[in-house]
Amino acid sequence: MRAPAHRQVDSVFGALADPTRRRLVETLARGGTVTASGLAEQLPITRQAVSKHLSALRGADLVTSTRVGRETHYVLRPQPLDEAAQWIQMVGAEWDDRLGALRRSVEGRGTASR
Amino acid sequence: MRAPAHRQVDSVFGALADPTRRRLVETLARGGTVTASGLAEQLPITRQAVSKHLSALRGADLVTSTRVGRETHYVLRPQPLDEAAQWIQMVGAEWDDRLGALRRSVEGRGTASR
DNA sequence: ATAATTCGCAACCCTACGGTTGCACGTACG
DNA sequence: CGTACGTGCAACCGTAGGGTTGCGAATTAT
Repeated sequence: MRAPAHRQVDSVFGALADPTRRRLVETLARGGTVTASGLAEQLPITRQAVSKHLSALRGADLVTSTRVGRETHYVLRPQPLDEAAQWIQMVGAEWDDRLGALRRSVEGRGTASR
Repeated sequence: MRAPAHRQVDSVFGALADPTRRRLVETLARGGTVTASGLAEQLPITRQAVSKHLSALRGADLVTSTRVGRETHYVLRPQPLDEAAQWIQMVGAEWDDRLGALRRSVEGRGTASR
């Protein structure tokens, strides 16, 4: 359980930075409409924009595209999400360690926010 | 334990999108140099750029600045990180639910990636 | 065969963003 | 004192990124 490959973490956080993209991920997780233009109908933007966002998500391996007839279906791939969660958890753990060391050496200061 | 306020999640993911910013967060979590220019020495960029990044992190409540004499110290505030982690976990849970429902209705298809 | 969908690609705006440089202000030190 | 250090603020530059529009290609329907 070591540090996740920064490469993937990079692309995942980059993909998740955009609110629209996160909304798409949410919808896909909820099992909503899986076609590009279907997703566009639920949003105030063009089908093209959605398509671009889906490309970005696919670039981060967060989504898989599958062509069915003349429409392409998109499926969520949550594994990269775990990667990001691991990064967060790792940072949190290091912080806790450091905080523990501080408390050990100083003792006091009731504000234990986390 | 409901969905985190999208406002905060937005700013957090936005802040975490940049690799340099994540490096700063890592360093702060590790308890490294806490002054702006001290952090800049460990990076191939200007002190100003680091300062800007720290401002961004403070905008996402990921960091707290405290002036000590003529230098300002920066401290990590991991609570927003938990917010982001919760979002990821929520999406993952919904996906698992949806996947479970699928498997319940169809039965088969051995590829249970997650 | 023709018309209607649904998509991908490319070009094009415009804004946001990471980065630098320059300067002015407060603080420490000789 | 004056000088050196550490910040913050503002202006500026270049690129990446979200969004739109306008095609052409493939698939389904009439």
